Amino acid sequence: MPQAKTSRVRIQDVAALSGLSICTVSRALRQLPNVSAQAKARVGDAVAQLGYKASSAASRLAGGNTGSVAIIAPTATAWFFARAVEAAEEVFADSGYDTVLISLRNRPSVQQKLFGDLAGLAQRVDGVLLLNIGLSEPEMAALAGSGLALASVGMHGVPWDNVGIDNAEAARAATNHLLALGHRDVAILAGSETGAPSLVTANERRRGFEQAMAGHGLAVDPDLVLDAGSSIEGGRRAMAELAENRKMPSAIFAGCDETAFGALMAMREFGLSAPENVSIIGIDDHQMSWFLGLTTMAQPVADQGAFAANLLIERLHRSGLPNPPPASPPSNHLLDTKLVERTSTRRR
Amino acid sequence: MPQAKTSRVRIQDVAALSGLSICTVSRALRQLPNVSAQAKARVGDAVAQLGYKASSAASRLAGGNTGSVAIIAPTATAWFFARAVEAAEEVFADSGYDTVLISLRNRPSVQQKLFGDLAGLAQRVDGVLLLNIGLSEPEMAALAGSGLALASVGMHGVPWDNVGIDNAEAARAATNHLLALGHRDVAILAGSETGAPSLVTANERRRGFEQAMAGHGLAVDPDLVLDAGSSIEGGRRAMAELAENRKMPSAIFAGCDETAFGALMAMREFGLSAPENVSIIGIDDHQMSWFLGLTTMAQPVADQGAFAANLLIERLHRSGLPNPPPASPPSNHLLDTKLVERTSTRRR
DNA sequence: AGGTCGATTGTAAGCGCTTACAAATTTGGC
DNA sequence: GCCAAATTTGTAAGCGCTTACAATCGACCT
Repeated sequence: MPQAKTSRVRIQDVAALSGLSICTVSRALRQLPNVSAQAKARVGDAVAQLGYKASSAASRLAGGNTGSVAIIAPTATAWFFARAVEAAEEVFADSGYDTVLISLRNRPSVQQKLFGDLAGLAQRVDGVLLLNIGLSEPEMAALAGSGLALASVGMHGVPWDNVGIDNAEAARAATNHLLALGHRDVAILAGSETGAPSLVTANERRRGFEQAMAGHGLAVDPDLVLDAGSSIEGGRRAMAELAENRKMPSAIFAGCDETAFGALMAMREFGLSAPENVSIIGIDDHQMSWFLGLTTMAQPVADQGAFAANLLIERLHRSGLPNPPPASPPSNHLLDTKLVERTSTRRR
Repeated sequence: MPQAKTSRVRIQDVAALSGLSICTVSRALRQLPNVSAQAKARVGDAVAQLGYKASSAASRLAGGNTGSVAIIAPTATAWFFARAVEAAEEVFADSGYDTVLISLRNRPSVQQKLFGDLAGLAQRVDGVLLLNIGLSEPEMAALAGSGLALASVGMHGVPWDNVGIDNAEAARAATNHLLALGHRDVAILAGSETGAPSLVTANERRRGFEQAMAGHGLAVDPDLVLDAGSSIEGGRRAMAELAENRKMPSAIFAGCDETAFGALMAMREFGLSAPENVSIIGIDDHQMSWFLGLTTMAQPVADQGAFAANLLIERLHRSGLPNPPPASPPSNHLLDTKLVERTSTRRR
């Protein structure tokens, strides 16, 4: 059992016990080259015996690493982000990093403030994991030049490692599912373009929808194209609009499950239901979707978070080396989505 | 605009610009006494002009504060915790603190490891906010003696500030609602005792239920008392047990909304529905509850997180002073719950 | 006017670690 | 076997901040 109380175990104590100099211990601890196997072993023993752990503050101050990384999310409450954050946190914790959570709370002012002092952030963490953050060009450049290790989930065209899904493909598959069931009047309830170059998820999903329709020689009816954002409320409003002022489609492709929830809710208010009156499919496989019987394209959320976290850790380790090898080019990984058929869709 | 790049603005630069010594600047910065108003003003100007921000690492190393606090949650994905975390994070961010997220991932081993090195934690953060953590006596003592500022949400009998709701009262009110609607055969689907002295939420809710029943001169039917944990799956299993092996009650009190969701799900599988066959009420007012028409006792989750965070910040500020005033005794704040009537309950 | 006390400010010694750079040790080639 | 090169280890100077403790500076008494 590591002793705890009595002041602090310092690197000097390890040095004394192992009969080596502080410097050698420091190097051994950080796996730097030019340390004999014997020295490494001695240091290892001493560390175990003393229960030594380096002071992150001291280490940071002296030019080393902070031992923590930040996760930046648009909000921490949404299902997607909560899951991704937890998965990433697990990876970070297992690698010995503290996770600093920064929620933008969907507020541009918070984001502005954060990017206004990136240097400050860089001082407190070694790396940053971005979750679906819409970045302006200057922000992207500032990040890339901040010296921070970077990785992201669900972003595009960014100069760092990214993990996501093929949104167009998922939308195409979802729409094709509807089409294969014989539906022809298909509505789309999805988000609209955000403008941020790094975040085009909604756009890609729209495109996938259009491609699938075109692939079946079908025209997209403008009356059946609604902007529903990606919230429950948005889905509800869009569905109400459809029922009240437009026309009822035979099936609906919802940009994400939460939008579909809202649509289902609105349906109920109009005395409609799925799949009796309309079929509906979403994207996500939200925790509640199986409960509501929503057919959806499942995306691996925790996997995306964990994968991106691992990529970040790798970069961190590489840049921790004395002669940082030439940085490998940013990679972009697309994880698979999968159709999960439930009861909200049926043959026309 | 604060300049950023060119190396770092150090306290020494501020001292030079303001014509004071480093030491005085340091004191002025931390609002310590014995600094003339003039000096304070000069320092203020210089700081603004230079865009100075203290290095948390250096400050920490020298014996100051880390400028960050940890939030420890059983899991980050559950609705309750995600919301509480975000609310707390906002308070911390606004107070200039970084938020380190630590999820126990519902795994005892993670908790053990964390408490095995509290000294390490104490080195990286100034305070800790605990969210519904079940603590053993030794763990509680270790925390209390760690020197960390502490606050919690939903814990009981702890020697630090706590914020929560009156669980017994909420359960009583929920049950009384059912009783007032004329129901007499009321089942309870709730969690069971966890054993951890700091966490007795489920127990208190059971007690409230029993009190309400007794208040109406009703005996609790053992056949209608089920352990459902606090998960969707638990609620589903409990409801299935009720339908298959026990008897159908006229109404159900679910210990939390997620349990109620599971029960509703199971009902559907058995061709039942609420409120047609049984009325059902939960506690929480989960995001999806309005969607499902679940009547529930709403509890202010974000408020609890924010409130507790503020209490922590206060302690932090007080303990930051040179002659820490005698610590005020731990306070316990109970926030109000409110009945939200929806469609899942009706007169018998 | 000399002396004292309290308020303010300055000096300097670290906090625990990293990192040039120098010293010591080993390896290898001829 | 002897010297240069390579490898391993040690020395010492900070990193930017806090904090005793010492030094100043007035105001206030006698």
